[in-house]
Amino acid sequence: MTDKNRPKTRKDRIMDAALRIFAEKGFQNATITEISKEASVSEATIYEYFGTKEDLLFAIPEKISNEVFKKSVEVLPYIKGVEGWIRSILFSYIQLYQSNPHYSALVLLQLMPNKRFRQTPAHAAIRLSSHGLLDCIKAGIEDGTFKKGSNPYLIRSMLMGTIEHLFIHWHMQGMPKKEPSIMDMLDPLLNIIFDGIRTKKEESGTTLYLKLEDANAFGKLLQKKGGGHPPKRKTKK
Amino acid sequence: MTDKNRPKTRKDRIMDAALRIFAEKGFQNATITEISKEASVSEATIYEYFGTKEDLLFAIPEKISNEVFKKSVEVLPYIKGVEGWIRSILFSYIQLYQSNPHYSALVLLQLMPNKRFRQTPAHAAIRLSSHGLLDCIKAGIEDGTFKKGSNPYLIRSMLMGTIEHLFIHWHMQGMPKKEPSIMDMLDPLLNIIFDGIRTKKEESGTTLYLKLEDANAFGKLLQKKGGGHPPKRKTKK
Amino acid sequence: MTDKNRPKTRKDRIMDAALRIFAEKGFQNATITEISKEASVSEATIYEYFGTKEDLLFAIPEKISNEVFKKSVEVLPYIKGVEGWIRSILFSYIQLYQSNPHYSALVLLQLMPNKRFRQTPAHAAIRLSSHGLLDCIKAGIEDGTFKKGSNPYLIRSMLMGTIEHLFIHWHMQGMPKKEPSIMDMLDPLLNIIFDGIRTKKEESGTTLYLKLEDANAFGKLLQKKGGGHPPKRKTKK
Amino acid sequence: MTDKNRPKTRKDRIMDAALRIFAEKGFQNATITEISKEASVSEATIYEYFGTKEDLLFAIPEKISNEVFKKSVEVLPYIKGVEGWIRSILFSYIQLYQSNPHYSALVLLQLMPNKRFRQTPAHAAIRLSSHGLLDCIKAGIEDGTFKKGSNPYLIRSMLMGTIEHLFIHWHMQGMPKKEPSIMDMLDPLLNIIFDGIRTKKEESGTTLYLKLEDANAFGKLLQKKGGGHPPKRKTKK
DNA sequence: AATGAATGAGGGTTCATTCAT
DNA sequence: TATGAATGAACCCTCATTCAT
Repeated sequence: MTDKNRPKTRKDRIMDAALRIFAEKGFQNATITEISKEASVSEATIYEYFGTKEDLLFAIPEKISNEVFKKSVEVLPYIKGVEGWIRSILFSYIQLYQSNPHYSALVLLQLMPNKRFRQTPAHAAIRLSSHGLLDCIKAGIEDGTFKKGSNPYLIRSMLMGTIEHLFIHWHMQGMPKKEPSIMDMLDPLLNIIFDGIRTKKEESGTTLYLKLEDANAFGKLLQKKGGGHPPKRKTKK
Repeated sequence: MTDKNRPKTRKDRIMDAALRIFAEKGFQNATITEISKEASVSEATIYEYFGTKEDLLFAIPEKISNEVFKKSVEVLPYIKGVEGWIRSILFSYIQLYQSNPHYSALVLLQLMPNKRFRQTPAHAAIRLSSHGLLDCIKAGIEDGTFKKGSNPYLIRSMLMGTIEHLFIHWHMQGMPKKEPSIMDMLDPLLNIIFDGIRTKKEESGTTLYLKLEDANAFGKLLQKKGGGHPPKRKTKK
Repeated sequence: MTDKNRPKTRKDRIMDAALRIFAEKGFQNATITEISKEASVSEATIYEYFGTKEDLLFAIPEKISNEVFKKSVEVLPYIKGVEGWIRSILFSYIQLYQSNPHYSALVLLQLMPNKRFRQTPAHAAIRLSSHGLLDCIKAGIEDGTFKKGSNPYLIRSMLMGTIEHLFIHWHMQGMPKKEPSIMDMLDPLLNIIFDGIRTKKEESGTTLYLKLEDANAFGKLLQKKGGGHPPKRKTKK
Repeated sequence: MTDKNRPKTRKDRIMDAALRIFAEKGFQNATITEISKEASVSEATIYEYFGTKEDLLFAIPEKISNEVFKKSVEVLPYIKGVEGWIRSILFSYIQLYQSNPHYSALVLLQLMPNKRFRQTPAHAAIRLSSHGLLDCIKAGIEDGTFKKGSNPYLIRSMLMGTIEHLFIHWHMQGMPKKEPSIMDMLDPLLNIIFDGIRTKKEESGTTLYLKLEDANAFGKLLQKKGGGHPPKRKTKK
């Protein structure tokens, strides 16, 4: 984030305007003219900085995802346990999307359907973050936190899909103030999923048979990794 | 579905062509000219049947969702237990989306971001189906299948969000043949979620018990809600 | 005029609808579709009767002017004096235009600017009538009613121009109910013009004299031209 | 009027081309493509200057009437007597229409029938001028030049209607060179009308007196109204 | 670096008209 | 005779993009 005291550069003004307008009207319905007016620059100036309308579109998430997702990686060392890591990553996501609704609308509604977006540095950043999440899940399976046999891709889709779905619908309803907020739903979401995939260590008797597989093989693997209990979250509020 | 022997009507040819082209190139990049060529009709003929390019867009899901979702409701009475109902609804979704990839691309990538789509009969059909799913979840909470205190909206978002996420990414990767298919992921998905939200009465004989529930115990519980029929939605207008 | 008891023929229904719609929306903004709906026939039927949209336009005044102007000629023999004849012709005009506002709007606002209208039988009828008026004026000059040296073309333009101007402005104001009506202005108009061009034999008792003329003097003068008959037009072509 | 030496601006070139083409083919039959070619600009450039084809149409008389009618008001102080004022106003009209036949064709044949034209600044200018004429006539009635009881609206319609009629027919005949020209008809027209409405003070020695009036008597009468200045119009807003 | 001015390229839409039935 | 269905042919207008200044 650049110096907050300095007046915004032309480039930033353009990107801010573009973010707002792309998010509100959609990429195709937004016009360079409108963006240039909102940014108080001439249309030609936009082309000085961005070769193409689509380049401008792609430049926005590139800047933001670089800023944000890297930070989310930085905090991981401070957190213990896969479940904590996963929670931390998703927390970043939700915070980003919630604090910057234009950005989430842009990414979820305008960029996801755009095929060329996948070849973009911005998308690479998102993939990276998404890949990090996958790695956490895989680690959780390996270390016995999660059941052996769990499909980590499915789990990632459940996590990301749920969050994106919540945001998409929030946007489609016109972003109402809501209780509970999407952030409030993070822990319930994780509880359900973790409950569904967590290895139940002392399922005295009963679950035994079914769980057995889960309980054995994984147990050993995990002992190597040091018994890694996920840090308990106190459900807030 | 009309007589399969008869040659397709012009109107159907237009909608088929439009579905394919809208799905592949996006609504804005598709041109009436191209659709008319693909459908072997003149451009003017398209305007005979559909007043507007957008009308044509919206006409496609209207036809399909009416056909499909009604059928998915019809089978519910044959199924016992909330979990079965939920599985059945999601099965319909996935089958529709998987067997008609153009359609799922259209709905998930073109229509969802379109604000006007929400005021469309087609969207109403989708909402109806989505509301049915919610009712099933609520019924499950009420009858004790699922934990009291579960947030049914969150659960719905998890189910739908996961499925949509899987499809969106499948599309964005160019719809590769994959093992496991998305349909293959339905049961794992349900297992995780149901495991996470199911009331654990006595933890024993689990897997067997699961099947038992479907067949017997849940049936009884549900009879309280009216003889095992799917929860009635009050048709809203 | 066809039998008033019989239901209108298709052709008449089409022409009635066209008159109304052409007059209200203008020729170019009227559509065959709209006319066909108003007339309760198919579009193709219109082309059975009228080869072209413009043919339909031109057919309307042809029918009406044939009906009306011939009648206006028939009454001339019953009237004495050029001034009476002139008044009678103009009276017909105003009556036609006033009693059939759609028709006057059509002729004055749609047809006059149309160059091809001049080659039309309908226009020929109008020219005929206009020529009759000119003949009357010329007769008046010849027989001494009007000053020698008067320009009959100018006088005709004054008469017709004034009336058309009044109607055009009436239409452009949305045809308000007005006092005095345009018909009420006929005599003031004629008074001014006749006053301006009448031979002043002895300048005294003017206004009184005016009334006398109408009744007597002019009658005699005109008898020179053949017993009070309106001037013959050589039917051209 | 801008520097005559400089090459015409694009905007002027467009308006010139449009005037010619609208006048010759009519508004609806003229195409932007043709105008753009005639003006040697691209079609898009036309839309830079004029938002709409109709805007372009309306821009033409706005420019011209502002230029011309204001000038016609400026000369009034130099002229003595209502009759002189009236003559002067009509002289301007005829001169404008005669020297710029495209313009008169446009106004009389294309714009008059256009309902939206009435809400246009250009039409307001025309109305203003027309209202000035009416004021002169009213002044003439008030100061005794014209007969009490004359209908000033009728008189205005006679003056304007005659002139417009003459021009319309001149256009419809293909604008032939003619003797007498329409300008030549101004004085005969005024003679007839003024003769018809002028107060005949002492009906003897008349015609002689008429000439005298022009030169002297009227001057005195008009001085009552404030030194021979043209009647003030209350600028309406 | 910034822009005012200009435009190429194309898209959606309209409608008079036709023709097989 | 009457028409439902189909379309060819345009036209207006938009806008991303360029370039001389």
